[in-house]
Order: sequence, then C-alpha cells, then structure tokens
Amino acid sequence: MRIAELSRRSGVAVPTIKYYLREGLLPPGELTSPNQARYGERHLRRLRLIRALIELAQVPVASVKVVLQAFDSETMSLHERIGTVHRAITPHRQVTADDDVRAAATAQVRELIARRGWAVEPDAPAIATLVETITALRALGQDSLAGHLDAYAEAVERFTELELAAVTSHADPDQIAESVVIGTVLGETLIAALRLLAQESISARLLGPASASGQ
Amino acid sequence: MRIAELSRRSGVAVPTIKYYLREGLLPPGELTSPNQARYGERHLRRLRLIRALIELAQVPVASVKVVLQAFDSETMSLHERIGTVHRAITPHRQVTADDDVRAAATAQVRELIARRGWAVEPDAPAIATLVETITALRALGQDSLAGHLDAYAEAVERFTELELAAVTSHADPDQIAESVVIGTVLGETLIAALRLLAQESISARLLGPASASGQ
DNA sequence: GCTTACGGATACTGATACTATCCATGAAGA
DNA sequence: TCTTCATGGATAGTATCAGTATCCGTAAGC
Repeated sequence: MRIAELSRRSGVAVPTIKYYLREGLLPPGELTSPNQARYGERHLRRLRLIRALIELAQVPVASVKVVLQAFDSETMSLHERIGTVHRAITPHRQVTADDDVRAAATAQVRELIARRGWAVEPDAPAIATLVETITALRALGQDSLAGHLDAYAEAVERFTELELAAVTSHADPDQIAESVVIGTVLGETLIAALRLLAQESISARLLGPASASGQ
Repeated sequence: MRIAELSRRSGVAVPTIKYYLREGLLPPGELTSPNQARYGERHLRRLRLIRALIELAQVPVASVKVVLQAFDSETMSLHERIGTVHRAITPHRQVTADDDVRAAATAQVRELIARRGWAVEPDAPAIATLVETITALRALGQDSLAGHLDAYAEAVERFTELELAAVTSHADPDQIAESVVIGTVLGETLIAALRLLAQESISARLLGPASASGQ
C-alpha cells in the first residue's frame, strides 16, 4: 500500500501522515526504491492508534511519541511502561496557592495512600496533580468534594482492578503491555465520558430538568 | 486592592490578569476614577478558579468563559448549568473509522444507557465521545476493555452519586450550583489522578516492579 | 513517452495563550 | 507642589502546537 491508500483507509490527510513520519510517530515505510515506499497493515493500525491518542485522549503529539516508545519497547517491564506513560500524559502543574493549604493537602494525600496501602513512588506525577487539585478545591471552599477522597479512591480502585484483571488475562505478555498502554490512556477518556452521562442522569433524577436554582 | 496586589496574591502575572479582563473571564474592577480600578476578594477567588480550570483541568480559555457564564447565571437551572458545562468541556471528536464498527459501538452505548436506566439526552456530547472511544478500542483490538463497560458504568455511577449527594447537602441553591460546576470540571482531574495512582499500585502488586515483559 | 503519484525537504498557516509596549492619567511620597 | 512611579486600556508581538502547502526530482503505470 502506498501513502494515498494509507490516507484513504485511515482518513488521515497525506500531509499529516508525512508529518507523523517526520516526527517519528509512524515508522517509515519499506523502501522499494530510493524514493518509493510501501506501507502495511501495521502502519494503518499505528495510525489509528495515533489518531485515537490525539483526538480522543487529547494527548499532545510530543507525548504520543513517548507513549508509543513505551508501547514498542523491547526492554521495559510492564511497570516501567506504565510509569513512562503516566509521566507522558501528566502535565507538570503548579498552581500558585497558600503554602500551608498545599501542605495540608499533601498530608491528606499521603494519609490516603497509606490508608489504602497503595504502593506508589513518592514522586509519581499523579500525586502532584492530586495535591494541586485538592489545594484548589479547598481554596475555592469546596471542602465537601475534597473531603470524600476515600470514597472516590475506593470506587476508582474497583474499576482499575477490573481493568488490569481483564487485560492481564491475555496470554501474550506483549499483548498485555499493548492493552495496558492503550487502556491507561483511552480508559481515562472512557471513564470521563461515562461520568458525564451518569452525572447528567443523576442530576435529572435528583433535581429535575425544570428545578430552577440561582434566583 | 489594585492590580499589582491582585497579581501578587494570586500568583498570576499582571499582563495575564489584563488578558483575562479583556477576554471577559474576570469582571472589571470597580472604577474609582476613569483610569483607576479597585479589585476585591471576589476577584481573587475568581482568578483562582480560572487558574484551576486552565491549569488543572486543562480547559481552554474560551471554554472557561462559557463555564463561568453557567457558574454566574441567574436564570439557568442546575440541570441546564450542568449541560452547558458538559458541552463546554467536551471537544467535538470525530475519528474516522469503519461505519459498521461505529454502528455497533453506538448500539452498545444505547443498550448500556437503557440497561442502567440513565435519563440522558440522545445528543449529549459525552455519548459521541463514548461511541468514538469504544469504536477506537475495538478497531485497535481491545475488545476486553470495551466489553466491560457495564462494570465501569456501575463504579462510575457510584462516585457520581456520592459527589452529587455531598454537594446537594448544602442549603443554599447558589452554593449547590457553584459546587456542581466546580466539581464537574475539577472532579475529572481528581478522579484521573486517583486512577493513575491506583493503577501504579495495582500494577506493582500484580506484576512486580521487576517483572519484565515484552521480550 | 507522458501523465500522475510519490518521497522527502522546507516553508507557511491558523489557533491558542499569553507578553510586551505605549500612553495619558492618577496616586503618593519628598 | 513637584516628581516619580503604578495604573488602566489599547495595540502589537511572541512562542508553541499541529498541521498544510509547495516544490522538486524520480518512479509507476498506462
């Protein structure tokens, strides 16, 4: 298959495919002559994965590259791949706030992790995000949300366990790695969408579409 | 308080504050003379909210404006506010894929919604995201993830119920609206961070940090 | 042989989120 | 009162990101 067909079958414009080739997201096609290449089903699959990461999970192109490296790695353990993906998809966030509010949030997160017996690196990027988010919630007077962390953690733990169990039931370790990498990134999009639907539905039931507020 | 102090206390640069004023994210200060304004604690709070939405929840500036309008509205019902926020934070996604794969995903989502008895608008933006995500997962051969939708939906429903219950326990309807808007947006960041931590921990336990894979 | 498509390189574009500069005016200390 | 500095408001400039567009010499296919 040449680039035009790859473009047609993937729905991605030819210049965009060339861009992904340049950026190293898509491996080069097999050269049949100095200026003629051939692409296979592997390229089509990869292109679909790239588009899903960019379009659905909103992962920046530079991070997609890192994710794909973890995806392709022949040497990383599954745990290392997960760490790499987590670092790639977690932006460095530092919202300015009172240092003592943040200190309290940090303590709360540390206690939560201890209480749940979670084995995580102390510099896991998600910890910083969690601390900043709780700090922001408290600074905004939303203590009720920040105060129910344990309940959220339990619910989240449930489906994460489920997800990893489903995925590790594959026989092939390569396939497990593939599933975990895809699941880590697209799972977030999936869960976020489900949450919005659940919220819409529960709010309709609890409050009624006509129950006005704010007058 | 004048702009320099607002900047100092919020940690946001003066030109950025001016930019938010221009964009209508931040209401103008009270003019004490034709070219002198005074800002209050309300502005400081608003600025913190803006930064949390942009930095933590990665909401684009244009969407922050829409979210804040729902936040401030004197006429929208809670349900309308939620709908507005959902539309603002959900990008229009359309990943090209086989139409029959998408049709199957659409049917699956419709059945899920029916099975759970969710009362959602058929054109809810999250439905499109969900359909596209499931389509992508199936196209990538990750049927195991897409196949456990019901279990995810149940877990998600649990903490969404919890969240709305916690929030509607406030007496003041204005405060409820505020909490729901903030919770809808920042809750996603919170849950995503918790999920990454749970995943890291479970993967460490299940697979061991040293269990290599992919050789 | 002629037209069309191709691979590869380079340059350009539009959107986003700020930053910087300018200017006339007003506040505030010497 | 004088003077210096900050301020509000307007306009222009910048960096980054994610593509798009163009060009060129070569190869495929009728």
